[in-house]
Amino acid sequence: MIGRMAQSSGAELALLLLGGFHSMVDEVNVELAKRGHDGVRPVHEFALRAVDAGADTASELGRRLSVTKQAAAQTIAVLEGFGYVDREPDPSDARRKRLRVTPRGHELMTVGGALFDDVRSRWAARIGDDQLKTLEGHLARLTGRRSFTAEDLQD
Amino acid sequence: MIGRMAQSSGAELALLLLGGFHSMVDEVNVELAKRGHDGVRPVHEFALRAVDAGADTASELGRRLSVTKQAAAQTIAVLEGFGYVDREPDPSDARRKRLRVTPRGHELMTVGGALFDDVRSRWAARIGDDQLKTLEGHLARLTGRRSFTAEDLQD
DNA sequence: AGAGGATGGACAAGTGACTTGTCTATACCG
DNA sequence: CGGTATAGACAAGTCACTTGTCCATCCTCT
Repeated sequence: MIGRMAQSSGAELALLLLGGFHSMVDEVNVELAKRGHDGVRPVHEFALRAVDAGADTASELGRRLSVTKQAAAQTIAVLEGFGYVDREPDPSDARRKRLRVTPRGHELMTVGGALFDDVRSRWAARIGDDQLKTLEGHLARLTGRRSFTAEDLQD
Repeated sequence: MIGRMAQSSGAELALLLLGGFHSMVDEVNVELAKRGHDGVRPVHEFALRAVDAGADTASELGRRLSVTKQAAAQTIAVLEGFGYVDREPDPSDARRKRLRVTPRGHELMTVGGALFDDVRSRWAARIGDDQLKTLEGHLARLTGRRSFTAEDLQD
């Protein structure tokens, strides 16, 4: 149906990429809810990973996620409400509130990561692990990410 | 020290897919704005393609885009405001308002499609056309290619 | 030291793309 | 016919953002 409709293989490719993302995320969300992390959304998990990777202030998180610091602050407020992060004043800079991932936050990261990995390995089983790795390598290159050093959320 | 980042290749794959989508869409949007289609968003263009492909009522559009008919109706209102579609009563069913893509709407589809194709061919130039085709094939298979199939149940 | 600018964060309001819920008008089916 | 499904309108709420404004604090430069 897409093919009949799109008349543009470029537009179709875009849809395929978005569809792939949704496909993974929806599945993970369902499982996460079953495991006591109800209400958490993909953006929260990715933000949490960024915090854990060193984005320990709202402004810095905003920069890494390419959103405004206000948007980041709102995400943090949600994360704090769920108990995934906490905030404490920075002794060396009174303007800052330093963010830390709580144990529950680390648990979400672990469980969420495992669920994402699970989807990924089912994909690998379907098209072959080497093929999936090639696909990832191409995407990394095309989107300007370095392939598996995972620097994407930093900077 | 990149070090400790995603810890989940599955989560990274999801990010890669989303990044790929955004990468294409952002580029297309910038060019579209320069060509007199300011304010138009990717969802609008995809919706327009669905209308053109035969989703000629709000309810049907909702089904194809996997959103509620109310959401589809809102998108249509925007599209109508921009002059990309118009609506007329269906003589054979007084409940329906039939949607038609206007000439300006067709122009958007043409220009937008060309811009998406342009991004796609730059990608093909970077990784090879055969590689890109393989990537598309895999994604189509993995996502079940059902973005716009009409069997999404809702009200 | 002290002015001026940059930065971090809070608060307020607005937006866009959705959702649920409710309602009416019309169509189709037994 | 009458019951039910469907198309669409309207209202209100949600969520992840955005702009804009403000203040406290830090940093730099002369």
